Amino acid sequence: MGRQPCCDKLGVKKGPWTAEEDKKLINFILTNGQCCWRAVPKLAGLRRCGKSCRLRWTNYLRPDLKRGLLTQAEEQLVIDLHARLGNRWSKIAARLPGRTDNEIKNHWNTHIKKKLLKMGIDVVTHEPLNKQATSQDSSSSPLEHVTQPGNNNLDQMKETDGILNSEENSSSSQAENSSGDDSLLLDSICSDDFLLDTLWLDETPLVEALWDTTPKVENTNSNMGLMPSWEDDCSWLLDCQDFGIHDFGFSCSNDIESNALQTIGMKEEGH
DNA sequence: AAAAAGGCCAACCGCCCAAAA
DNA sequence: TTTTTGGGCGGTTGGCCTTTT
Repeated sequence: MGRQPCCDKLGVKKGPWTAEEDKKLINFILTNGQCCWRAVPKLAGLRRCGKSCRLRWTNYLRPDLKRGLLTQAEEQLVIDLHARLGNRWSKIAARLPGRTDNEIKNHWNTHIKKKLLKMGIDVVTHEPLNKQATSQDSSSSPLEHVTQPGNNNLDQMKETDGILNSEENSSSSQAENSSGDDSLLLDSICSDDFLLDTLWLDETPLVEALWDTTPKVENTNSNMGLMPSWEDDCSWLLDCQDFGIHDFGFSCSNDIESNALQTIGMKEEGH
């Protein structure tokens, strides 16, 4: 007696999304906002599971996503957060603006794990592998400056959950605005033990602050000024899709678009 | 140049939890 | 209070791409 499947499996398409499907999903969400994912496929004219639509949106189509490899600073932050949070990828992702849990999870499994093992660090406990066998002393951990081995803070974290929203918000916006100087961000975070200890306690969503997807029908096509982040973010569409902004009926004929088109041109030249 | 092996990542699956009925 | 439902999460898989032999 499991629960019912989230959607009718019959006639539901699986596998890679096409540009056409992406377009439909984006158009729908831009017009209607994020609501009832179960209904999205039907309303958007997609033969997909609602869950699949949500995943596609959150992991790939969201305008605020960063693309490309994690920077060194981001990677270090992931390691530090993982030391405390374990495989709670969504919590970790919430601390890295523009990154998804899936992306971080993949990066961890394919890159960071190997790096840590190479360095002789246990990927679960973040303790040196040789030291684990011989000693309980944790004072010389390579990650000690930010790591509390054994995740003992988790209970405490739960108790104090949600007490530092204002600090989190300020640090988040710092992260968002740093535009490339991630190492400064990390330094500032890591040098403040108190902030570090409490940084991940709350659940303040970073994404919503950047990209409010509540219905904005009047905004989507005619009044882009009410969505200040959109133009800044629309380059992602051109950057990683086979279609352009014009396909959505937008008129983003500005520097961003031309930059994005240049990017595409560069990519094509490179191939 | 071709085949095999390994790496990477988008997407799926199934479980869990909170909210609604 | 119990059941149902939808959203979210973490683990896993499949297929494409790159590197090695």
